[in-house]
Amino acid sequence: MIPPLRVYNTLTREKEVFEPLNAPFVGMYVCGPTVYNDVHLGNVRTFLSFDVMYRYLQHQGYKVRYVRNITDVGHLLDESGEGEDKISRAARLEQLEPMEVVQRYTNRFHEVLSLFNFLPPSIEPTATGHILEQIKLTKALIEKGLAYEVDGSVYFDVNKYNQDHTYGKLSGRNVEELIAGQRELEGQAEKRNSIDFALWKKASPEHIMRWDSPWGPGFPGWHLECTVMSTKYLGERFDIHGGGMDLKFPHHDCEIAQSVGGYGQEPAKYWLHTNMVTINGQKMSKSLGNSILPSELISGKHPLLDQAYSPMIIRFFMLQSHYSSTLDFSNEALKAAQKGYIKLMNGLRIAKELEFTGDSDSKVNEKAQKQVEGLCDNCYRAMNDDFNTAQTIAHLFNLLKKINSIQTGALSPAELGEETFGRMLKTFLSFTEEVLGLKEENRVQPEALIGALLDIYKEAKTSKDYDKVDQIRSSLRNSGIVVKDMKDGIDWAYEE
RNA sequence: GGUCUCGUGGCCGAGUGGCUAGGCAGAGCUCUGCAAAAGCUCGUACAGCGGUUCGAAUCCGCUCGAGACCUCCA
Repeated sequence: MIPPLRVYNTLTREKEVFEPLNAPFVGMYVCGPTVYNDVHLGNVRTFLSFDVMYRYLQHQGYKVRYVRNITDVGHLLDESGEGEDKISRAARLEQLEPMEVVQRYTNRFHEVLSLFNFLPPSIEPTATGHILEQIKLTKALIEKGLAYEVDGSVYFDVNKYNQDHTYGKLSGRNVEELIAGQRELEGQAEKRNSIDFALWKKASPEHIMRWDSPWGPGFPGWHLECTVMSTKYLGERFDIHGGGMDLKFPHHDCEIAQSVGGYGQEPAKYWLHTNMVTINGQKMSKSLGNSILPSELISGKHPLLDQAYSPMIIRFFMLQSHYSSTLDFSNEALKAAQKGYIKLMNGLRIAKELEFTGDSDSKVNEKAQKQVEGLCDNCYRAMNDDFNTAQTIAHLFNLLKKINSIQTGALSPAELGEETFGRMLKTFLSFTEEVLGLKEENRVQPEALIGALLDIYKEAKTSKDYDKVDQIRSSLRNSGIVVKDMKDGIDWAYEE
């Protein structure tokens, strides 16, 4: 028996059996990027982890609504004083409209994700598209006495909330310690308490991103957009809420406070957090300036890299570790991943071509059959164990050995029996392509192949081997290519 | 300072009380005109010290080391 899917829930700090609130429907919300600059590999890893979860849940027959937002307003540079909005700042520095900044980096974000073969989410809402909802929730929180207005800004009253609830339960903080540990930051005079966070910020006269509100022109605070958008599309209570570890506090704890305060219940049943990508043992982050961009990895142009790595190599590399572990980037590790990836892709090609050939008198090899069946089960076991892609890949490599053995003739399809043989191929293919989202990348240059063929063509012509000449010409023609014999050389063209 | 995580063979990286992780690199063998691919076999690891246990990499304690969060970050 294969145990059911279990996931590690940050909220309970335990692996729990995954039971959707309304099976077969699953609601999954993942905090997307703030689009003020390019996403780096750490960001990619997070979205990759959830892409695979999305894929696997669908593979298991769930009807998943996957919501991943774009934060395009409200993310402040810091919570102190005149915390400038990140988008506004980028707009000022790049001399663009804020929405131009948003569009530019949203486009690039999408380009990166499609490069890495991510499935698009079901809904990709934006913060600026949900200002009304954010105002509404802010009003509700004020009415309940959980938020207060000061000079056009509105703050969430953490102390008040904490009287009846536990602020910080997700990340395991307690309010007293937080207050004690807070540095005295300038410009926090408006807040009743340093740990209160902004729901709505007054826009200074020069601030470009501004909306009218009951408290005057302003813009919504970070945290609020996720609460509003997740509940709008998934309901006040939904199944999975995900994001990077570094969002646990304060972002996700604030979301919980807003939901509990505003709607009377916690938003998500399961909170899933992905771990960080490190480089030389240190967290890759925008603020530390040690990030590697996907484009730099793909081009190989980065001081830490000594060659280029394709998107699928990176995807494979990342899936070789569990999403809850830190993952360290290094050339050596990437090179090893490249070889492993190619090995798997060679197997994919073979698996697609293999067909069952059974003769009635060949006997079933029960040991091999049992092994293969076990490996197929193990793929599900591994994914059911908190989406353990690393283990899944290990099992796929073991299946690959059987597939390769069949191709070389060391093992015959009949020895497995038609059913097991079919299951082996189906499992291998569906896990590699559908679940892990790995695909073959074109690694050969067609021009070089044509060139090699034309060299042989030329030789055949010189030695007047016209049978071979005709053969080459016709096989190229089958691919839509005509050979051009010219006075002083040979060239080719697409057939018109 | 507070909270927490991690330390696995040459490298990366799963596992988390007894049962082969896997990839890369290395050694040997099979196949092969040569070569490659592929298959088979091999290394026998779990930071250190102590404890619990019939048995621990896995549980507990201590020590050392690395890192994360507590301020923006996926």
